[in-house]
Amino acid sequence: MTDNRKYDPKSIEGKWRARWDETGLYRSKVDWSKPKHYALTMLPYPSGDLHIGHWFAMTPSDARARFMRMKGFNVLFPMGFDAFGLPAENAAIQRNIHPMKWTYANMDRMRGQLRSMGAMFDWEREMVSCDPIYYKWTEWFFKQFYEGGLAYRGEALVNWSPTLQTVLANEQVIDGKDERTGQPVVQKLMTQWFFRYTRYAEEMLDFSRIDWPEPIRVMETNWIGKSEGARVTFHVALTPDPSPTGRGEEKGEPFEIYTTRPDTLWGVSFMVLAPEHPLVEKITTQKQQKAIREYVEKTARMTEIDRTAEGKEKTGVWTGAYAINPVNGAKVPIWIADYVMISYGTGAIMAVPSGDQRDFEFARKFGLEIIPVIQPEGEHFDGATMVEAYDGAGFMINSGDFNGHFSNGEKGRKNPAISAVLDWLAEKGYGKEFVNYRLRDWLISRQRYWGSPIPIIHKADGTMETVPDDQLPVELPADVEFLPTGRSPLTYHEPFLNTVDSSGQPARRETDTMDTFMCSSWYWYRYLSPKYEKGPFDPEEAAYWLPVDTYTGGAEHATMHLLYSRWFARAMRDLGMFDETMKIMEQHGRDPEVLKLGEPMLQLRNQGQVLGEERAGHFIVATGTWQAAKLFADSVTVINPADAPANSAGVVGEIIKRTENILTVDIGGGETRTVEVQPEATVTIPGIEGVARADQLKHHLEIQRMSKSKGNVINPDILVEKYGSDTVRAYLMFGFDWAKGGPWNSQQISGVVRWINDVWDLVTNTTPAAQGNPAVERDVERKVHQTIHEVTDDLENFTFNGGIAALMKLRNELRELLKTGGVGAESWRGAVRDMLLMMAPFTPHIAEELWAQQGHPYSIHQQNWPVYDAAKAAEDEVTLVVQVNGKVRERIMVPATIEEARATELALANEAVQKWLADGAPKKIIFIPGRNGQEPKLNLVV
RNA sequence: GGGGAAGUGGCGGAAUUGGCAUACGCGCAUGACUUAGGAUCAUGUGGUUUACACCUUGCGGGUUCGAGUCCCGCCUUCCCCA
Repeated sequence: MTDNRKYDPKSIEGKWRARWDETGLYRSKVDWSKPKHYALTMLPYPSGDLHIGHWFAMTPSDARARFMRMKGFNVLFPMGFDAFGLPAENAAIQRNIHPMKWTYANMDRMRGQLRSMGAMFDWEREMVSCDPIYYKWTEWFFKQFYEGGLAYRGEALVNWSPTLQTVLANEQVIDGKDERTGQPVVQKLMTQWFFRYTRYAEEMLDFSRIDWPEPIRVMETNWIGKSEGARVTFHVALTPDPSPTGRGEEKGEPFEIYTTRPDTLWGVSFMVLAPEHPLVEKITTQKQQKAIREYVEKTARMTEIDRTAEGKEKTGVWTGAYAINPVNGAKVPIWIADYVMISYGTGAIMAVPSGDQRDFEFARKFGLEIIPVIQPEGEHFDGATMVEAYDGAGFMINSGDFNGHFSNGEKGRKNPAISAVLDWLAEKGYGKEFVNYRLRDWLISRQRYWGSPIPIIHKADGTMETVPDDQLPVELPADVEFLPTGRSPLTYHEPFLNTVDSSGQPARRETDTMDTFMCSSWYWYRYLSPKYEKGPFDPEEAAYWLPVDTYTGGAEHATMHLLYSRWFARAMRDLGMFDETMKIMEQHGRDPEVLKLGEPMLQLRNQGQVLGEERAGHFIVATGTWQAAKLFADSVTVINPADAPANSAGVVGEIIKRTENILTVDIGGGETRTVEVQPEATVTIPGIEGVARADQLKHHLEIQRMSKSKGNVINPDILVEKYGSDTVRAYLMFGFDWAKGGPWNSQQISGVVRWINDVWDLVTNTTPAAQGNPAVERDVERKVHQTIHEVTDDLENFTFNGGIAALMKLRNELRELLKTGGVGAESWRGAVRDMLLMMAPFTPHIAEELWAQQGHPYSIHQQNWPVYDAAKAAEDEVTLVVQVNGKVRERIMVPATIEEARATELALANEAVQKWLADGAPKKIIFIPGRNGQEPKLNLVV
């Protein structure tokens, strides 16, 4: 007896989502009687449409959050929008839509798409970063940092994007190009707002108390780039040329250099200043002025990547001046060269060609002296004949009193030679130990409109003051006009610009806005109380929910968003923003230590990226007339590659690329041909009636990032329409290694479709036996508990594919057992119950529907996670794997409790085993008892 | 150039501490049902071999009773940094 009710996602998914909303199922409220779990997943930018990548990131995160909830945690899983940023402004300029209108329309659309995921987002906690009730607090944070000495306005060489008409943070520049548009970025000296990022550099190197992935920790550590060394003061020599290496010159202006190898100070044969170094202008001699000026100008046009590229030919110009080396009074020429950056260290280096390969190449090219100062045992270095720099371990030579000291090649105090020199430098007053970080201060101002205003007023006298708290937020004016000047409309919006200072005098507002990373550095605090008016967050909520327990998102945010967030949490801590929260925590008996840590997220997990699907291009036979190397085709026919003609006057092969009517065809053997399809050409494609068009020819699609221009975008809305939300969720979790991602495959989703249909049938269209068989029912129970074990582990460890695989396996097993006919109603109902509970995190709609059909009380998502019972999962009989010399030779069914003596006895008596033992007893016997669900093994060594 | 991650069937991918490699799924093959099949069901499916058996986790070594997993040396791909 079966009925024909069929699984129809459309009829159940919307219904249950509405019910969940009505009943406030996902409202999360502070409840000190329950343990909390703050699950956070990265929020989207409202670009217009939800991408499959959002589904890939968010739905497994949702499954994990749901699992934690069923495990008994009070779970907060919020969602919002990172809504400030350039795309909105570009849309405004290109399409004449106000950024606010564009952004809000997109958010409306995306909320619907987000809801279709069936995630347990608590929408009442939604935050939108471009909403004044949010950015009021972004501005407030800026003020706090400014007043707390963590923000300053300063002149610096910054990355200017001519394309975007704004400056960018270092983190937003990749290979000298803007990371969003890939357009070149130039260096420009400008007055900008900075946060003291390096303040917490040292603290941010410590990951010992958080569970973050190793690659992220490595990336952040490299990005912070701690190096230990010394700052040493050199002086410009007052006496000019010509005495080349004279001693005891009169000392002129001092300048500092930074070096990680103070033990090589005696090997300095020239100095190099960054072309932008302020000293350059002062010390350049008359004769060298022209060459220096030209070089400085040329360098200004280069990107940092060009300047420091490894294989690049070394360039530089002598300033005509000399410096005096404090350690030995040596007089060495001062050069400028583009490989020295003004922004790193002091913008000046000492060059030790015998110990640094770049200095070495530079010295060789310009005929500068090379003085070996570190020499390994048994070697004899001669500056004139050395072929490359030596930076390994060795003994100091040519170094005055330090000759004979051993330098072990390490950096910092771990090197005895460096340690000795550091002490000596300090004692003599020549220099001091110094820790340098590659990390530079965080540039937060942007010359754009669509961002949070910086609450600063420029007074008539040139000084600045902050906007009083009661006047926050400084709101973005709505009536702006986007002129194609490239300038932010704030700079010519008079009502915005003109204001008064605290003494009532006319003043002007700051027109720069904040980097959107500023908005996204604190958003999870706002989720706690998105409408709270007395502060950025309500301490009562914060005391319960903070910090974030699990954060999920892409690894590409390592050196930007994630590092900014860690800085922000520390700044907030040190400015006392958590003081009240910590007090409340204590009142509830919770240790506030976890906030003193300064870490915003205790656990981080990264998902990979879903890439475009690989697709073969059409295989064609094209004929026409050849002109030069190009075929002008008047006939193109798509054929099966197997039917390819052996000889053809035209072109035969797979279409690799198609631009309009120009085809690039792979004719095999690594060769390609260009075919231009004539407008009147006959194009034949099987499956397309009559004459097809050239633009219907499909080209080969490689595995690469999805993008509209490549035509390999997978639209989740279409998938949901076709398969239902549960299937899309389950496929994304099943078909990939979540941490890795990979290319989309449109065929493999059918396995998930079958699984869900089978589950539907198992629950709605099957009838258990009237009379149960205890042995079969014991099997059912065993399989269920084995599955509980696996699914629990997999959800715990974010290995979603394994969890679904285990559930699919359970489907296979239950189907099999049902067929044997020994499963009674009670047993069946229990098995189905547990299976549905385990499916609930992955496929929340069908689980809820079938739960209700089974007559269980609403809602499945409020039930407890099934408890694994090892005794119930245990097998009675297991396979004893018998190996001879490590090779599996026989499998014997034995009781699960088998011990070594009995196992050996059975194995030795076994005919197949005996054959492999030849004659004679085994030399050695290794028995591995069955454990953790594994079979016992016996290895006989002969 | 430096750092990191990875390499397992035709494909996506499994494999707690070293313990039956290839779970689960796709695809494919054969059969059944069917007017039909891109539905469903059944069976099979790493390679070589008639078979016994042998080989197999990028390549080459090593440790071990036993290695996808640990160690050493290479190769390739991806990511980050220069």
